[in-house]
Amino acid sequence: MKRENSEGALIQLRAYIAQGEFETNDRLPAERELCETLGIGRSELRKAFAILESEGAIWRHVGRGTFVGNGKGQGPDYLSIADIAKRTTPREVMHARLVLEPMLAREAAMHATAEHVEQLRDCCAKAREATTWRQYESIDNQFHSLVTEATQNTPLITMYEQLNALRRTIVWGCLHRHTETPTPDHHSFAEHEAILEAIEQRNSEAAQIGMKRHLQAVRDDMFPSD
Amino acid sequence: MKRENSEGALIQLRAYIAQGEFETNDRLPAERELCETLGIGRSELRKAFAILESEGAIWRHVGRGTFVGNGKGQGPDYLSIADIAKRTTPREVMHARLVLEPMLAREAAMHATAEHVEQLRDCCAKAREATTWRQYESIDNQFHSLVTEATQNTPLITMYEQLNALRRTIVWGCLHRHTETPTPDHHSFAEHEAILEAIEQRNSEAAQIGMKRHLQAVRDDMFPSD
DNA sequence: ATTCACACATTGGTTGATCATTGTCTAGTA
DNA sequence: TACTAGACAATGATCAACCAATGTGTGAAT
Repeated sequence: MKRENSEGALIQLRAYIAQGEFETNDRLPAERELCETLGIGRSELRKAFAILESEGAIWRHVGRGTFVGNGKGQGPDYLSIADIAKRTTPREVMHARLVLEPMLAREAAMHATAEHVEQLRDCCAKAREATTWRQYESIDNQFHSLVTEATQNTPLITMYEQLNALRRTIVWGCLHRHTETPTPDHHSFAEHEAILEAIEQRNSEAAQIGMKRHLQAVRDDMFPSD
Repeated sequence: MKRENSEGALIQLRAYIAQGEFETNDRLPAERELCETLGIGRSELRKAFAILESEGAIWRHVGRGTFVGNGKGQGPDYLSIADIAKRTTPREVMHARLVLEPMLAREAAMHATAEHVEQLRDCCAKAREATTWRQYESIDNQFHSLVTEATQNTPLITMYEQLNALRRTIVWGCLHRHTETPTPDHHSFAEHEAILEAIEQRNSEAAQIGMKRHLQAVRDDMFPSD
């Protein structure tokens, strides 16, 4: 019964609040009293409270007490990347990128600022200097993120981030390549620069097509059968 | 400068870990040292650590130290719709729909099963029978969800769900209309049916354009200034 | 030279005292 | 009686000291 330390207090506290039938904004017992009731130390109790507070399940104030927050807060307010990852495949994620990202490039061509273009240019330059696949992957990822940021649309940016997080979760470690180091004539370099040029010239159609071609090439690298 | 208490330490700590370029399982400075570096009390630091630990972003052990967990934890594993909602606007959400959903309709035309088409047809029929705007909104929402499901691509579906949740959070209660009840000649009916027809005929281009026209009309209803 | 045992320093965890804030009760005044 | 000011108690937050677990180095024994 010594294993209940790390998370036991949290579980115990959650159960207490749930079965205690507290309504929203009801006050619950003081810390010193509650930690005695639950038979745990005050630091354990406060640690559990800190987590519940970060979740919005409770709120507290000095001199007043601790109160239960909006009960719905623990609901489906968020999407867990890990849970989504269990229900999809690398192929699906690649396909989703092929659907979403060309449209992001199109939007970027219409909304990018001069500063965005400058950052993209820097990114393309650094890509050619990459000496390891690890470096290249990082810079490639940065390029796509910058294109997305250039759309200046928060919902689109968060959707891309979700897709990106999903990709990293799923293909975590599947980064083996045919060659040891990136070669200067790798198709991605020219493709990235074509996208950059299209964005710079405000040519949304070319940006969309450029991104589509690039991702099709990436897909063909990943799944040579196609 | 006293407001940085409740969450400031957590944000500060997240930033420190992020820009410190720590790899997975890297050890970070001891608590006593770190709280001096960050200029916060140890209890604040430990409170922030407790939250990061509950998210899986770090793990720690007595006598050994505190270590960064799976790198994906630094942006928490989930995206909170409420947090995103704070940083966006109805216009941005509408714009994002206009970017994403036409592509979803295009995909749906290529991947929908006969069953999907059947459900879409039912949905269109029920829409014309709606007697209140509340009912119509529900059925309209169902139509768009069905189109998304027809893509049969899990990442795309979850991205649409995220955008949909965002829309409901933001425009929560802004559903006033010019007329009291839906009229049979409302433009959406014909537009939905055009999309359905395009999907049924596997005409991806027409499905994409149909969805784009439909959402442009919806946008013009919401923001008559355009 | 190798190995093992033990002392010691480091680290996260815990505890109790104290601080700062809030609510309440009470004595005093009009 | 009505009302206000101040004392007092309760509460969450913070801090310093201490505890237990862990890693490391040191020196004696082989």
